[in-house]
Amino acid sequence: MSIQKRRERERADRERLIVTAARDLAEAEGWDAVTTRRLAAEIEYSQPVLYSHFKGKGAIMAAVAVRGCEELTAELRASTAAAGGARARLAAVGRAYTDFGRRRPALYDAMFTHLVDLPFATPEAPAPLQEAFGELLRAVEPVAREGEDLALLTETFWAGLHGLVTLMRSGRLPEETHTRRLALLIARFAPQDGTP
Amino acid sequence: MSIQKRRERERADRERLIVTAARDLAEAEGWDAVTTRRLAAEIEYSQPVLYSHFKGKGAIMAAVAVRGCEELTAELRASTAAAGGARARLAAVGRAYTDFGRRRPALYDAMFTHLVDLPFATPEAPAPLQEAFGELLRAVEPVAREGEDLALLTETFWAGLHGLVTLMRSGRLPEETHTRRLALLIARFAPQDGTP
DNA sequence: AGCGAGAGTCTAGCAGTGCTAGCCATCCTG
DNA sequence: CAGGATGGCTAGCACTGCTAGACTCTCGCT
Repeated sequence: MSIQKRRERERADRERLIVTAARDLAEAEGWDAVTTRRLAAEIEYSQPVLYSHFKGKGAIMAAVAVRGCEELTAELRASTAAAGGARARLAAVGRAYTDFGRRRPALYDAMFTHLVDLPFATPEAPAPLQEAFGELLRAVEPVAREGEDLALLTETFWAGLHGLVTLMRSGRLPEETHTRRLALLIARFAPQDGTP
Repeated sequence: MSIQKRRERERADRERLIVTAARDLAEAEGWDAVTTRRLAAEIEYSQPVLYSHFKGKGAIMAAVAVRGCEELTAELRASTAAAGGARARLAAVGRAYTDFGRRRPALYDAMFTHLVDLPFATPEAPAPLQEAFGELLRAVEPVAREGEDLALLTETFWAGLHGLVTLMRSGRLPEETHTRRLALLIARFAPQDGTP
């Protein structure tokens, strides 16, 4: 009875350990460095243990991605808290989002670039994921116009941010001018200075 | 003398063969299917021949990307030719761009997603690449406002399109509503119906 | 207390990857 | 027609994700 519980608890602990190790390793040296052997060594278990917890490397990345969403949500939420006015809030959330993408590239890739079999734009999407989107949505809502679908508008704004992050990160856009591009995006989504 | 020329010509032919085979294979079965062995078999040479032409697989993908830019440029140019009015032109180029990304996913990834060591936002960028950007720039130019940097605005618009394509392609955004998201993006960059 | 059963972990290996060293044949030059 | 350089091939390295099968250690029951 209690032994069973302890076992499950230890198992859950180890699963968390795997996800944490994968995330740390990816952030330190990139996802290419996260091999199953390396990861196994990191957690001080043998390779097959990973497969008793996850279906494969992709599933581990998905787990990292879900946890990354929680961090992103927290940062987006914190950014809008201190911002007054519709435009300022949109700018704040945009800055927080792109900062996250630049500061945590490996985490960001797991969440939004790499192919991981996570349901996204459906009700079955993991809760942390929906919450992150919800934070964006709350910031976009005040600048939506008559007749515009709020969810679709948020998705479009999100795409803009995502494009900025990925193109910059892959060297297609210069880092130095990022702030000005972000300002242009904000200006197009929240035209004049909104209500204070 | 002439023998030298024939040799160089044959070599160039084979190099084109490699790039074409890589592109076709990638478009047919995705980049994961493009292994050096498979590619070598496709061109009916042994593996090491690939490395006498290119530094590695990345360089082959880069070559495919450059050629892809030529195709993209052509499609963007064709799309704007038949469109009258600033907004219609922007919408046309946006549609052409995203259509390209959806119809040629492997080509698109080589160009804008995968890490290939190509200089991008510098004067040393390959000509086809600069031309493709130039086509976008021509479409954005009429909707730029006073004091806005045209190049930066084009980059921002590009990021929006790129985000739409990649998020949709990786299953983060539903395909069905793509047209409406694109319309929202266009509406934000070219607010009212422009001059006819 | 001691034994059978089963859960859990490890070693070893498979099929595949990108890439390269070194041999061999082929063709051009003197 | 011999000699040499060019160029392609075979074979192999170190690595990847993933898995089969043996092994050990713990638990529950008589």
